[in-house]
Amino acid sequence: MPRKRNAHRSPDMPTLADVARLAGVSEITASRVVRVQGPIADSTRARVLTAIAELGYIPNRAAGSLASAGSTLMSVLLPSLSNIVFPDVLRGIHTALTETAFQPVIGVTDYDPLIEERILVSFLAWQPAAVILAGLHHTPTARRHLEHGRFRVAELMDIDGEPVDIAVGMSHRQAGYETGKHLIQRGYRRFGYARHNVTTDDRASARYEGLCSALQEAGLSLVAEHCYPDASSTRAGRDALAILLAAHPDLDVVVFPNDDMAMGGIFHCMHAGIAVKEKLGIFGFNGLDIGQAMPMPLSTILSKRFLIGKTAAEKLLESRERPAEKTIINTGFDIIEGATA
Amino acid sequence: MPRKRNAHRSPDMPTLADVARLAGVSEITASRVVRVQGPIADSTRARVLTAIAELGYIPNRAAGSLASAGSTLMSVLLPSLSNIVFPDVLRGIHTALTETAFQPVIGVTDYDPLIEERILVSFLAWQPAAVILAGLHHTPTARRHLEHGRFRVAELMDIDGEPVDIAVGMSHRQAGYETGKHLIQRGYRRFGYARHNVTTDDRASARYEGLCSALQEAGLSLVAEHCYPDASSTRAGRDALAILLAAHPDLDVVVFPNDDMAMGGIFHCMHAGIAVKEKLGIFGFNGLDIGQAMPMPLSTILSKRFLIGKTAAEKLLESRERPAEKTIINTGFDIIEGATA
DNA sequence: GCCTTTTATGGTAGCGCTGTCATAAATCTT
DNA sequence: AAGATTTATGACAGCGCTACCATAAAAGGC
Repeated sequence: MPRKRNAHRSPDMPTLADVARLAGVSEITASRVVRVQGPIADSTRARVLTAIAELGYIPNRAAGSLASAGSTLMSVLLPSLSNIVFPDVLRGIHTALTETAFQPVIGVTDYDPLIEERILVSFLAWQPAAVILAGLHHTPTARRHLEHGRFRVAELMDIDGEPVDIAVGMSHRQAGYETGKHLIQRGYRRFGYARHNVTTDDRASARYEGLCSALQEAGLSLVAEHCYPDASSTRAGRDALAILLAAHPDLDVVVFPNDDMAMGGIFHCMHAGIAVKEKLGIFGFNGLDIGQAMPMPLSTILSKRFLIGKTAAEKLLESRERPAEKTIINTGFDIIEGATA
Repeated sequence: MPRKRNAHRSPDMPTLADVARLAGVSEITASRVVRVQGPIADSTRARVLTAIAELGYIPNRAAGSLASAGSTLMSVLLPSLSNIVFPDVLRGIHTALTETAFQPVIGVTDYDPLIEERILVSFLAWQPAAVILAGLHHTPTARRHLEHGRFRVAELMDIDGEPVDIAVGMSHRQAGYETGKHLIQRGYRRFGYARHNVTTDDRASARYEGLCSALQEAGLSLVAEHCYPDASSTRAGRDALAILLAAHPDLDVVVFPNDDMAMGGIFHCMHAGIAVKEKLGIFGFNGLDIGQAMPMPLSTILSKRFLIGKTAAEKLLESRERPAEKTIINTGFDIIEGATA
């Protein structure tokens, strides 16, 4: 007689079989009630629901996933959690997933495609219903997995390229370009740029290139740039601007890769007594709430991060199967004129 | 003869059995190699590893979880993602989990215990190895699940209470109290408080109470308070301070529930030409980077969010079994004197 | 009333992996 | 050298659920 093998589980952990027995139905019927799937008589459903409540039954998703070869997990791979940008995206995703059975599993790649690949593979072990990641640039191995997997894929933030399945975001190259055009039109001529050390932030690079090409079209070029030897932060922007101005006091505008750093730039100006806008224009990117609450609202570009996350998750839920057509959704961006450039 | 039932899975999805066959070993041996568990001869390990690489084998975690009645998932329930505080905590958790097999599954409760309960139950369906949540206050049902589950539990942020298993955080009541003591010692007497509308933010309430009791000890009390009718934001702080001062121009210090709102307060002062610190003290909570990068660094309390997340996850990994003793880890807090109070 | 369709339910066989026990070979004791 | 221990491997059942098929009863069509 085979020995019972439940030494490793709680003795009082009810299974579907227990529910079915108590309700006087078969397991499969109880399963249908739990999954709200297939035709069930109202009276039967009520009995099963009562049994579930009585036993405190919690379905075992591992068993469900195994049997159905699919899960309700959605893998989310984000480059960073250090500023509010990706939490905003995650919030959008989470909002779309509320009231659905799907749950986000998150991983942080540190802007490193190899880490992204490693985390992706470990996530695939859960047979996720969908994978969400940032950008269109992945390792060849990652790309292969994404293309051949039995799950939907959304690539967020960026739309300058060929997506695997769905891309939701904006053109960062264009954002950079429009930044340049806007500032030139406002009379700025001597441009500085303050970057940070994350060289794999493809979106920041695209904006930089867009800016440069706008300058070039106008017969201008960057007068100076400085790369802060650390990750992006307000402090980084403040210090970077100080260094830039020390070497090039004649700059009349400085563009920052994001609002955090741009705020730091403004703080430097306040500290050094430099008249922002009149003496030196400051331009950011993201349109963070805090920059707009300043007495002198930051001139910047509003990226629609929450919308990107929410739209992507909603699109993914529309169909379980990957359609023949790739989808690109441009959420666009708004120039916020502000008062600093 | 039973029909093959693989219509629902990719034909080219290799299983452990395929790996074992190719390596010329049994399934269980291949399994041991994958899990790095039990004694394996070097030559055998090499053969299995080769087979895995050749086939591009990805383990099926659903099957693994089912068979072993446990998963490598760690459920993380956070109240909000709207400011950087909880992403910081999440970053700490993620840092501790890197290089381990564990993966965080996140849920957002919106500071609502009922939503927390609902998400908790749906997470338990994955038989997580651990559950991380914020605060010590949960619904009775949630608490029951947490107490009886076969997983570790960490309650973050707050330590004023009885944890289920591990609590990591600081005393918010004490933080509020110290804030009051500090400001009184600096000569402030006419206190204002600007709150936001999230009444279920227990930590903010505890700080408020602590502040009040410090005032009371000194024979003082809050002169005025204003509740901004929306969630916390920089804009909320700015507007709330304007309203407070309109009604009570004689306040000499205003305490905010967090740095975001305090920054808004400073922005109002800048806009209205009020000399911060001399004319009106401003005090926040959290010690955000941006507040410290201002020309006039924000006076605030540094909460150690990253450390809390990291410490909690590390503690959870120490032992799979819940120990008899409950653990409380006080990560403390630092008063940042700053230049605004 | 006979046939088709729809509705409601159940039997059975796995999904891919790991716990448990068993076994054989290698190494260590005394 | 005989026994005790450690190391390396395998057979097998079953984790809890759902896909697949089958069946029976009820409803609809002409």
